[in-house]
Amino acid sequence: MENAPHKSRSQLDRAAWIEQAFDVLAQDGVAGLRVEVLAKKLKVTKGSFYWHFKDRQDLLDGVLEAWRDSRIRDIAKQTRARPGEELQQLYHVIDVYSASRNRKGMLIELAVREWAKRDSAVADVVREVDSKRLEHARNLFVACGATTREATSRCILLYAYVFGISLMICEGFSDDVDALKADIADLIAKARD
Amino acid sequence: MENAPHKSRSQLDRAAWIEQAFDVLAQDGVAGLRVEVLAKKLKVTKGSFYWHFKDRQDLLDGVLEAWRDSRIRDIAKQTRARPGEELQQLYHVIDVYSASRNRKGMLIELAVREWAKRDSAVADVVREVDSKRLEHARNLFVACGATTREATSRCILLYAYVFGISLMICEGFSDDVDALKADIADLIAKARD
DNA sequence: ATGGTAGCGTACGGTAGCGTATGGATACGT
DNA sequence: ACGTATCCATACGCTACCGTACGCTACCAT
Repeated sequence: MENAPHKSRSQLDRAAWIEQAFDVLAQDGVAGLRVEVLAKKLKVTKGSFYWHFKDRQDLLDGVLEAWRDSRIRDIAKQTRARPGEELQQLYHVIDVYSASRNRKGMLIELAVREWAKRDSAVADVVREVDSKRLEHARNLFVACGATTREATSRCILLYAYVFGISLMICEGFSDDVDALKADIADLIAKARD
Repeated sequence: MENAPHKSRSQLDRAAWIEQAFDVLAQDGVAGLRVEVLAKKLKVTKGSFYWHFKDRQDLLDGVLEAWRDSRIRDIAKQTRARPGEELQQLYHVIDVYSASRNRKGMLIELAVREWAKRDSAVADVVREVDSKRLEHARNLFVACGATTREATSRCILLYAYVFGISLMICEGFSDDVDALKADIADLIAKARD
């Protein structure tokens, strides 16, 4: 009966550690992902950690896998559109990723991509996620009437923009931020006549 | 006569440490910028380091200042155009920043921006650099005939794209990478009729 | 009740890195 | 030649981590 989770449990499991790890990841990046730091935040000692995880790398693997799974679920959700509403959905994707809301999610996204620069296993996962994202977004563009070639360049521009803009600090460069964001979204998504 | 540099010197100065620091910064990010690691790479001990620098933060300050200065010099160089050649210059900027060439420079750029997420002093410098970059690029767009509003959105899209694309891993998503890059550059820079 | 196990605490050794103290070497001026 | 300043090496203490060994407790089935 080991698949039946015990009741009335204030104890931790891998998921709890990984959840906390995402908080730290967003704040301090992978470099801040330390066993004893996490333990302190969870108000236990690392004795607990080494019960649930073989070592620190085991945690990192778990975090990476959890990120991959959640991203793939999210892609399916964000890029599904009813016929005729594909363009609207593309604007929605641009808006959702825009950094102000969903700040933590973008910080995690950036942390993972920085991590990928120094760990080829992470790079493989990022490659997979990017591939799926681009594929789905490209399909939306094609459904809007773009050629495959144009859809390809536009979907890459879309994701490069949302990641890149969250790296920049351009407060005060425009007085009407909403109009600015709308203009940029048009540059990315609006078909040329 | 302390401003006259001594001849026949194989000794180190702050500039040599900072130069080496940029190498490490590109490879491992700020987290990898350790005193004893740099010393090993320079084949000296940290006794030398603490002669030239007060502490590790003093090095980080020096690195940040050097980055700021080099970026500001670069902006002036990259965004100066002869009248009538502004559009060509914009395409040149997009091309120069495209990640394949100038790989180290982009890695440093990303490392500094990640650093800025956790250090407000760094964020201030990034803000300053972004401000100048956007201002110059916007002027180029305006010189190409864009309105101020359109120039603003296009120059932000430009830089967000070049930073964002270097975070993505989309090898194999297109069979003709050169054509793809050209298409994206057109989306960013080409005026709509 | 009792042995077993899951979950965690405690204690320890080891490494990496920071900063300091201090000594040694080399070059330079006088 | 001698003192002085510059530049670096060595040695040390300290902290933050990692991973391991082992002990303790609460709960489970029999």
